[in-house]
Amino acid sequence: MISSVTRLYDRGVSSNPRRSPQPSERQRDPERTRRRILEAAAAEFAAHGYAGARIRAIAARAGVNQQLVSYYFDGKDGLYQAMTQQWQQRQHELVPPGTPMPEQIRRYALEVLRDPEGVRVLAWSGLQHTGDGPGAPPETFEQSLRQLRDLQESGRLPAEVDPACVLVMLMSAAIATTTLPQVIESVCGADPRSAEFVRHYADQLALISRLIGLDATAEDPPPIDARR
Amino acid sequence: MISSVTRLYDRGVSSNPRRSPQPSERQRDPERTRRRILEAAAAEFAAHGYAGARIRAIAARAGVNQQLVSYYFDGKDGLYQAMTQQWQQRQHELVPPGTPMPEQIRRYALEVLRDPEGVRVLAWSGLQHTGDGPGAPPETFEQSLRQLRDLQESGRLPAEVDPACVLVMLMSAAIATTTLPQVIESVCGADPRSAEFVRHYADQLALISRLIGLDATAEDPPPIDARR
DNA sequence: ACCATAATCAATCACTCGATTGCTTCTGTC
DNA sequence: GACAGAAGCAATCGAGTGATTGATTATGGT
Repeated sequence: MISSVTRLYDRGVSSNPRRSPQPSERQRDPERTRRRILEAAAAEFAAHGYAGARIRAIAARAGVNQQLVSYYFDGKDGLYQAMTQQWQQRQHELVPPGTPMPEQIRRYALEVLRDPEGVRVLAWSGLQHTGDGPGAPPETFEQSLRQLRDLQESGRLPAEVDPACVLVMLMSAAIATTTLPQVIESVCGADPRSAEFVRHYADQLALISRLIGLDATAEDPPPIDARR
Repeated sequence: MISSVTRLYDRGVSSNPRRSPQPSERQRDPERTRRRILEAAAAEFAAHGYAGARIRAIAARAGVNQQLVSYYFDGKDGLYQAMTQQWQQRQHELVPPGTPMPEQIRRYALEVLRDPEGVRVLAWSGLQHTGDGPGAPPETFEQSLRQLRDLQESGRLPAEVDPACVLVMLMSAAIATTTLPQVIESVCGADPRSAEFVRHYADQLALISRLIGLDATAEDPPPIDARR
């Protein structure tokens, strides 16, 4: 908590002129070390949350000295922030624009197979959320929200429905295999981590969203003529 | 972890013959102490999860000596188990049988107003879930699941829908105000903790479940005649 | 070759954690 | 009132916790 280590935190990609031809064989490689620590941090924080994560475990998993965590990220807190920040950047290129909502939601539910740690971090951050943090970047879901609003305007969605709430429901339902594994085991009698169940669940989620009336993109011709 | 303190764990409601007429004024009241510790534990574990909870904080909140936690519950782990066990017992009388699904789901979403700590404990337990624990007691959702199956048999729900998955989706969506507050802040621009938004969200959830076709109980006459 | 510095490490720091110990005080029974 | 046992408490213990220190080694520029 005492911020006495302030040096060297603004490193990023330093302007290195003429880097060595074989950086993979170097004994010392700051970028590689940073990356390894970040990867280990993602695994550890995803598995145990912030309070349950151990710096020693992260360093051991990364194969580096424990002190390097403070050296590169200014302690546990800085490492956590750097990890979440990096993860949020990756999330931006998740679904291509114009994807129909049921398929979009299906991919969200399948994301746990591609990046289970990322989904778990999202879930942890929700429970750890205090209200003053940055939360999720607004532009992440802006496109999906706009799409739902368009669907409503075209008459596919009843006027009394709040598109923002629908998006939240679908997002929450999409990560249920991560947030409610114990309920899934009990209700479905299946392994919520297995790829088989995750795919089945994603298909079901797409099916349900089609039942609500979320099929077709806004670009498609509306089912009936615009009412006015 | 070392289970050397094994005495006194099986107290429960001891068979006290002729208890004092005014136990509320006694300086020593084991039942009251036990209850206070359990209440404080629920608050602490709900706020910070197991790893983030502090025995000192629980004892301070309960207004008792820290050692009494080990005395009554055999340490942090025993206290956590006793707390979750007590909470699960309370959950059994949540919704009266025969309640239509949309209303049932609406009440689940509103539960966060009645017992926010309980919902948070459920959410924490999901992320902490390792797969070997007891999970949720099966009979908790059995009634709702049966109701969904009946709806499907009566033709209100398409045959390709998996009722168990639908129940999981609805459960997960119902606790979104607890699990994804940061997303709600971003997408809805509202305070996910406020009673106003929670009620709005619960109404929306009931609305959506009606859109899927979950209105009416199984006891109601089916909309069309049974197909066979 | 030399040097300044970035990168890495071992050692250990101050502190917090949950648990334990040994004692004191209250309570019900006779 | 005396006694036995339950209930409660202060003190402290050992095992971690994250952070810090100070030295060592590799690296790139000149």
